[in-house]
Amino acid sequence: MAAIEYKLLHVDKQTGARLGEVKTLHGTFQTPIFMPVGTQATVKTMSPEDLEKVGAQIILANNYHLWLRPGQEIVKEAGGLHKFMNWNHPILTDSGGFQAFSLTDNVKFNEEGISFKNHLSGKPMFLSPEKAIEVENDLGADIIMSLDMLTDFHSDYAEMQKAVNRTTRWAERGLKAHQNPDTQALFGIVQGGGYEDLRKQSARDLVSLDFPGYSIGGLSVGETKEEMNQVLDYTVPELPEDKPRYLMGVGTPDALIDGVIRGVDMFDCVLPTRIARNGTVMTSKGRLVIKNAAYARDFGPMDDNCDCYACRNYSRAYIRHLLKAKESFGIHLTSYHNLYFLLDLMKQVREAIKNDRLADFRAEFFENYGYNSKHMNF
RNA sequence: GGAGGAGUAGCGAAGUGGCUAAACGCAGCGGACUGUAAAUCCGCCCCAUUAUUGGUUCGGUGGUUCGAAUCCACUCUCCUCCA
Repeated sequence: MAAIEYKLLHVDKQTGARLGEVKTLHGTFQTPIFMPVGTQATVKTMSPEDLEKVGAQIILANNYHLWLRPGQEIVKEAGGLHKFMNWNHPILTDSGGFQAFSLTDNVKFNEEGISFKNHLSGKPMFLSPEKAIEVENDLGADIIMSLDMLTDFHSDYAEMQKAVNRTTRWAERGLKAHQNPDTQALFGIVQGGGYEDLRKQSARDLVSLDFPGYSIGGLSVGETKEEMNQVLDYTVPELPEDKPRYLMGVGTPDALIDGVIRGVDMFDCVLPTRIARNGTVMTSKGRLVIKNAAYARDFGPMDDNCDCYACRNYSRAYIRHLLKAKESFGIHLTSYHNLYFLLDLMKQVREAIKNDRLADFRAEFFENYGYNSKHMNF
C-alpha cells in the first residue's frame, strides 16, 4: 500500500469544509486535525501518555534539530523515532526549511541547498534536499516534508518567484532521493507569498509531480489574517481533492477554523505550548494571561467550559502560583490545557462539519472568544 | 571600656564632588509569542502627573561648596576583634 491513504468522509454544506481521515502505518487520524509540535522528539512538558489524554493523534518532530542532536543515526539505531520517543501513533517531520528561514543569521541559500552554522557547535553544515530526505528516512516519520525555501511574505516578485521555483526543483529532487515511499509519505510545500499567480503555479507544479499530500508554507510569518485567508482562497482549490492539505505553522483558533473552512485538513503550531510556558492560556472566552495578578485569588478553573484534567482539578490561583514560583508542574498544566483546548476545538469542528453547521459553529465560537466575526466570506 | 568595619530605592549590591532619581541582579507589575536556538524576549519598577514636567531621596542632624550619596563635625544603629 501507499504510505498514507486519505479518505474524504463528508463535505460541510455550509462552508465546503472537509471531514476526512488519514490512514498511516501507525494508525489513522481524523481530519481536520491539529498536530502538537515536539521539535526535539518531545512535546515540551508532555509525556506520550499525556498526549494521548489530550487527544493528540499525530505529532510533529523536527528534522533539523534531530539531525544536529542526537543525530539521525542514533534515532535509527534506536529503531526509529516512534520507538525512540515511545509514541506509537503517527508522526510528521518537518524538513528544516523553516529553520533556515527563521535562523537567518548564519544561513546562505544556493541552488544546491542551504549552508549554515550548527547553532549548537558553530560547525558549518550543509542541508540539501537529498540530505533532508536522507535524515527523514532515518528518523522514520509517517509523513515527511521536502526541503523548501521560504522568503519574507512581502518579498518582491522576482525573489518570490525564485524561491517558488527552487522549492519545486528541491521537491522533485527530494522525491527522487526518497528511499521509503511505501512507508513514509513525502509532501511537497507550496510557496509564493501573497502572489496569486505564484501560489497557483507553485501548487500546479507540485501537483504535477504527484505527491501523496501537499503543504502550504510561508504563512503565519507576519502577514495579516486577511492576507492568509486570501492565499488559502486561491491556493487550496489548486490542490487535488483526494490528498490531504497541510497548512504549516498555524495555531490561533480563528485561523484554524478559517483554514478548515477553506479546505485545509492539517495544522501544526508551537503557539499553544509556547504561550503556555510563558503564562497564557486559551479559553472558550479568549486568551487569559493566567500569570497576571488579577488571578491570585481566583479559585475557579482556567476555563469554565473545559473538562480537561487541569481544569477539573486545579484553580487559576494555584496554577498562577506555580508559574510565579517557576515550578515545572505549572507549565505542564498550562501546556496540557492549551493542547486539550485546540484538539478539542478541532473535534468540535469535525462534529460541526458532520452536521453541516460549521458556519454556525464559527459564529458561536468567534462570539465567545471575542473575535470579530463580521468579515466572513466563504 | 578599647580597636576596626558597615549603614544606598521591597531585598541584594554598584557608585567616593557635577555626566546620579542613582548601574546591575532578584522580587513585583504589564506586554509579546504562529512548520520551537523560546519555562524566552521586551517594557515599567521613589512620589505625582505623564511620549511631558514637577517634587522628595542615599541612617540622622548640622556644615563646607556655585554644586554632596560622595568632603567635614556631631550623632544613632549594626557587625567583627580585644578587654
